[in-house]
Amino acid sequence: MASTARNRTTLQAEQIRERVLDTADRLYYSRGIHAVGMDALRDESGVSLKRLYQLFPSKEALIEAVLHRRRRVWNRLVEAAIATGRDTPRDQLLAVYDMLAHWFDEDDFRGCVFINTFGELGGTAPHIATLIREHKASFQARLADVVTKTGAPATLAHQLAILAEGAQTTAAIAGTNDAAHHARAAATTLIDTALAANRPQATTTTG
Amino acid sequence: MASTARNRTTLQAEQIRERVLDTADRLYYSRGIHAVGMDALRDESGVSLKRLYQLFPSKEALIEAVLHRRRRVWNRLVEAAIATGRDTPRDQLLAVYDMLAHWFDEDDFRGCVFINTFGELGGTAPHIATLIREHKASFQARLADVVTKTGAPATLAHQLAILAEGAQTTAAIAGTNDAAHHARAAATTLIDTALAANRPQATTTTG
DNA sequence: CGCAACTGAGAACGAGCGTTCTCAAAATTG
DNA sequence: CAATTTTGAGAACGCTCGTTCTCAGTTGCG
Repeated sequence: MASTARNRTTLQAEQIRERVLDTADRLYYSRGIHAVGMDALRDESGVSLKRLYQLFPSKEALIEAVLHRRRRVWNRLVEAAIATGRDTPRDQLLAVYDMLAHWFDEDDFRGCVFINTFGELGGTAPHIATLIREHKASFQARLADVVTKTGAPATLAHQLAILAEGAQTTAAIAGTNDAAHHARAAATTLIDTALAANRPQATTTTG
Repeated sequence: MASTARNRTTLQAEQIRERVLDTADRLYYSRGIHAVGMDALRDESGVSLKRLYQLFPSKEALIEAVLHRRRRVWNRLVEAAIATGRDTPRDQLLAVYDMLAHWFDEDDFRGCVFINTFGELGGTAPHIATLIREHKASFQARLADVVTKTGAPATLAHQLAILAEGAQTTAAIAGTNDAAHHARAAATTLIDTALAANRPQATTTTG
């Protein structure tokens, strides 16, 4: 039982898997999915086709793995943003749009992977469409958690999610991160209006 | 100069061109662009490949023609919506979201063609990316026109545009038209807040 | 040491892509 | 009517796709 050797090969396999996912994510994101063949993936990752198909039984499986990883990354970003919002759930919600602004500034930003993939594959790959739908639903649910803590009605969460989605596509197409700031300003108005409406005995501020 | 015959053939050519565009639009929209080959276009439109290439010198030219037509259709819908808004520019802005709600209800609704196409081709076809960028910019400019008439600051137009974009992708992925109503409610809040903030002493100038 | 199993890199496969070509039928012209 | 041009439908081309196969080299094990 060469356990050391086995551990080493297993570790290597995991590293190679990560390298493949890195490469696939980068190429799919920058060029679109159909435009990136398995050959290009082999060339850019340095992993042979046979190995690729050992790790992922099909291109669709690889796409799903890439999306799953992006989902984890996205969830981490959202949680980090929420953690940044210091005290109030209001700040936590607004921190999400600050996170978006930073993301939009990245050089290779080209919109939301899930939206892009839905546009390209949503009509022909139901399994992937479902995965994307679930991802977006879970983001809305997470927003709803925080919204609930503010005491505002749940409909605010849907509005805030729409702002986030719109900011992503607008920023991607326009090539600027202005949309993040516009979305943040809109979110501020929506949140404060909802909070004011929900506290009838409180004096409406904004003098 | 058989002018009658020439007119007839010209007319027929235009009808055939429209048929090709109809088919291309439908197939591209429902399946994505890369997934639809010229053969599929020939089969579904009944127009031979030679004729297709007479009408459009390349697939990219056909894609651009489809996008141009969608842009005209979109502009007509927006203008019709604005015309529906009875008196005030506020109503005109909100009517855009009613238009969206109707659109989302269509059976084959699968999001915004421009957003979908940008995700699929934006990274590799700069000419198409530019066309999409210009389309979105012109929509924002149109909203800004109406926003200006309300007397609200121009930043409101960006916020409303982001809501519209977010509603389109959200509705497409979720498969419901709820997003249109959430976006409309959010738009109402944003507009009325902007108007209230902008009218401490103002006389409304609408005649 | 010798044999069986496994690995790697890349060739190869069938299918589908965008595009062009063939060639018989139709239309046009003197 | 005969010669010429224009058209149509689809076969064909070269390429790339996702996937599988080949086969020389390496490893594991009695």
